[in-house]
Amino acid sequence: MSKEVRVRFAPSPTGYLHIGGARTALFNYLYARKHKGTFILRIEDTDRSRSTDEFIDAIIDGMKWLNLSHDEGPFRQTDRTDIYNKYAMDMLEKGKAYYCYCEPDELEMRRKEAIKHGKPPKYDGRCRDIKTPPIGIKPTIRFKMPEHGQTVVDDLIKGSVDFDNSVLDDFIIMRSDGSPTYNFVVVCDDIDMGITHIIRGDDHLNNTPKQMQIYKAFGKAAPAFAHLPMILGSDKTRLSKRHGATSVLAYKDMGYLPEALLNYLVRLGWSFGDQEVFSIEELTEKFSLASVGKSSAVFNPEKLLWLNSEYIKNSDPARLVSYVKPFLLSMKIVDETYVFDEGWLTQAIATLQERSRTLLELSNSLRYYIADTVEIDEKAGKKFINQETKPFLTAVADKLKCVESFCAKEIEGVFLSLMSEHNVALGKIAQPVRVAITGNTVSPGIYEVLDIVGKEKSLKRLKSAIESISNTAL
RNA sequence: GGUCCCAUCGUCUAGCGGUCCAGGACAUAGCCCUCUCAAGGCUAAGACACGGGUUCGAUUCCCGUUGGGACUACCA
Repeated sequence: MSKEVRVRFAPSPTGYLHIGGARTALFNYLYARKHKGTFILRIEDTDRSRSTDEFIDAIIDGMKWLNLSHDEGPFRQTDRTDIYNKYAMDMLEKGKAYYCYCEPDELEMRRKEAIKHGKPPKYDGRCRDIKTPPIGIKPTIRFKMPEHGQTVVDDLIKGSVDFDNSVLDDFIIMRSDGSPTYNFVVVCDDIDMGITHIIRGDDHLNNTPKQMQIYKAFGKAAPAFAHLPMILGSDKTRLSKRHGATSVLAYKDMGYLPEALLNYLVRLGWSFGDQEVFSIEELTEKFSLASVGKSSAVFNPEKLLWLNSEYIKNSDPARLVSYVKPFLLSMKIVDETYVFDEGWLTQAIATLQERSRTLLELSNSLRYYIADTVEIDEKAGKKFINQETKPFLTAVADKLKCVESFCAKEIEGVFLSLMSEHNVALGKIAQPVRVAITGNTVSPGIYEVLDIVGKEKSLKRLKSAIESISNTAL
């Protein structure tokens, strides 16, 4: 039996949790759950100038919303500096690293020079065997990279990838201020935390041989690697702010369900035959790295929207109630004093589910159920609230007034009898009523709408529509 | 520039040498259903980047070309 699976998601808090990061987190999460392993959250904040606590919170909030719960952490690298110091000293003692006294601007100059001459801008290793260190310079520590041979990454997704060690350079592992750099900490932490599988974006593939050399220098076996293809924007460049919302929480605000986003994300790169819709339980069972593709994927908001509508349509309306409430508040459809009638709201939502693609759309439609009065759209009013439709509106109002149990079934009876009395199609009567009740030409079935709006409000709205006709006629 | 990765409909993808004049999904168009809008049903259009091999046979294997992407920092 192989040892316990331990994976980690290691974002750097230099921004919000974005779409790409969320997918990486998801794949790690699924892999851990599938193998009954451990999912660790680690915050890579060694870049002190760009990392903020605000972003750390945003990342954690994002993961919470998506329900990607971690088993250990969150660990912060800035809390672990003594560990890295110890590891760095170990490197130095083993002769696998050395102090470098070259200064940043001087390095920068040499790099530019090298590029100008068409040479690889690689550190030349001039401090490797320095005898007399210059005085007054705080040194960095560089890793002594083997100059010959090959490093091969046996990637679970990309296959075997070879790198000549000669193209790898003596990169800095400790800055002159004593803080460690990414390619070093990542290895220290992964060793320290017993990580068995590194699942991350393939933008890290080129870093992998460097990291593998660090493992080797420590005398440790490297974990398994799985490099996920990137997610690109519609112009096939790396996904960024230019492509609209990239923060996962922005999708929350736009009325997406977390499981819809997750379902969308998992299908970017991973597939299971022709299946498109997966519950999270299904995913933890069916997910496998073997069926992750190699090529990058373009983020397609249209398909996400479709999936979201699928999830809304198939949700238990009672569950949607709690999702919808914050929207009703923020959209000012209700205020803080409003008392929710859960049963009624559930019924109202049930009529709107299959015609709402987002919770935002759904909440917006709820407006005409909840409000005291509606404002009639000008165009709709002109077309359906006029002298010609007035008799129907009046007749509907009169009949509805007499309905004792005001329910869809009874209301249907009213419309049916009116249809035969006036010998007209339902549309002739329903459309004007719809406009009078909802203010617009689009809504669920008219019987349900009247039922949910209720007798009192319905009659009031009909009356006000009829009156508006009389007024314009004058 | 160097190194590395990638390449099937507009997009996400199935395909792991014959089952493919390439299947599904989103989007698009048309029709049906219908009190409006949706939902649903049916149909249409739409792809193996190119060139060489290997093979009896390539979407599938190999090599180039082209195109895209990543990395190349005292960022992660």
